[in-house]
Amino acid sequence: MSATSANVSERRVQPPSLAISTVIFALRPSESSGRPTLWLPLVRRIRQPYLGQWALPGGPLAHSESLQDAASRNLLETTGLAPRYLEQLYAFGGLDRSAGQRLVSIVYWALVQPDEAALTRESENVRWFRADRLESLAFDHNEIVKYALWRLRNKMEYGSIAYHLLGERFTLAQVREVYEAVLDKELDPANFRRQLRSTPHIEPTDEHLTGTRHRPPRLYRYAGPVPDGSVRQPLPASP
Amino acid sequence: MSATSANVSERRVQPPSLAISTVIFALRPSESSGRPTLWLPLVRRIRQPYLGQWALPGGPLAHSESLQDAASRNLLETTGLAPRYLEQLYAFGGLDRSAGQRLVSIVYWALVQPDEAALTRESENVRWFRADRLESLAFDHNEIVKYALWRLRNKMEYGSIAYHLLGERFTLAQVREVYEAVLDKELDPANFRRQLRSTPHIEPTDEHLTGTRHRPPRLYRYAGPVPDGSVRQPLPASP
DNA sequence: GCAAAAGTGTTTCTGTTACACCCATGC
DNA sequence: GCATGGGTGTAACAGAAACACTTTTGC
Repeated sequence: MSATSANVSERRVQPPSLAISTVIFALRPSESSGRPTLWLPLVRRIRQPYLGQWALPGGPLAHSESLQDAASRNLLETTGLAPRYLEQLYAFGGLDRSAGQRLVSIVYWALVQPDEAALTRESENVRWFRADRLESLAFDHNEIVKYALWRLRNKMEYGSIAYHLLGERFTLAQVREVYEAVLDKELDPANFRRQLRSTPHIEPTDEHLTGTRHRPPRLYRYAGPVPDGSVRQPLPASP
Repeated sequence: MSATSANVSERRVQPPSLAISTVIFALRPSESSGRPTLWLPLVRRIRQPYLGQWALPGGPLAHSESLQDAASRNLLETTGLAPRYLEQLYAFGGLDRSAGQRLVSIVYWALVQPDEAALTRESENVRWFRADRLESLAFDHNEIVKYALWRLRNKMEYGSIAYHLLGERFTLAQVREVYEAVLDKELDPANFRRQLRSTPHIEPTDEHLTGTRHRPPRLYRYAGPVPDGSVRQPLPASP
């Protein structure tokens, strides 16, 4: 410890740089099965380190914005996305996560609905990837995504999270498909229906989805609070 | 916002300063009832801002240490404590949390056992306080403690957290008292016992506690993993 | 009519709650 | 013996899981 602190005080004290990044999840139909699966947008690094590799969207923290505002702004600038659901994930500050200088990242995670996801400004340097089939990403971003997935599954098990991945109107079967995709297990349609119906904030509408080749299912909508808006206090509410 | 950003770009761009703080919980008998209650150590500010007010122990992040190591080191230096249970709580980065310069705090929370808590180097500037009767603290530290308490309660409800507040050996009634103190409600001794016995990592010993004026209760011990050691990877394990 | 998924009903199972009761020790 | 909390037993209750069955559409 004495050697370390001596070292630090000798060197000019440049503080660790602080960045904000975000893991964004959305549903897209799998190319193979057509069933909904989790996807996330990544941006290609246009500078060192990790030049050319894919990374989570992010950037530095500006002076006049809160952490969450920084995440929002950065997302909008780099990908065009403005998620309605945005929440802090974790602060990563390992010593060897960036080649060269010391980097601390405060990471947020977001859920976007199909209409929001459609606004992505995709390009050579911005693309959606399947969350379960990622190549090797810049920094420790593979680890971060893995952790975000774990948190998503956890929150799904008892929370009204799934709605933030669906559109304004949805069938109960669609909700079930989301659960099945994220938790990766099949659920009994009858029991699932009953459980959902007994939770608050989930209201039936008079509309039905047509065009299926079977009985038209009723459409529902989510009327609950958004746990974490885009502009908010740092303290998360209880779930 | 335009006034602010103009202001910022005129000024020399000094990045927000980054600090690590920790909320430490331990059990102490209440002065009034004698029943165990939650306490936490605070340190008195010896510089501006908030000079003289009580605050969470913390300090800057050194270059050669991870976030968690920084929390550990700082705790040891300021209070003499070396918690075996230490976990990241949240990153606080609101604009107005510090008078003067912009401050981002990555906050950890810790649980210490009685033997660890006894090693506190108490002084004029380091003291234990009841968690539910705090005066006005420096910065937004009241809010932070409130959030830490919420997290503690949440984790208690289904986790093997309580053991980290107790010593090596304990009776089931002691565990129940911890739950009652933290959750602030009475629990049926019989049912509580059964539930605990059915969870893993909780082993009976052959010893009994004597000196009570009733039947000597059996002593148990916790044989499970420490969810987050003092030296660890940034990724928390699943609970 | 047939296929397919929506939607309902019902039984079983499992874990929780409430509470009666016995046990072992100090005084 | 009596008070006190340790420790066990058990019936009642509540919610989850399993699964049979009816309904409504497209073709």
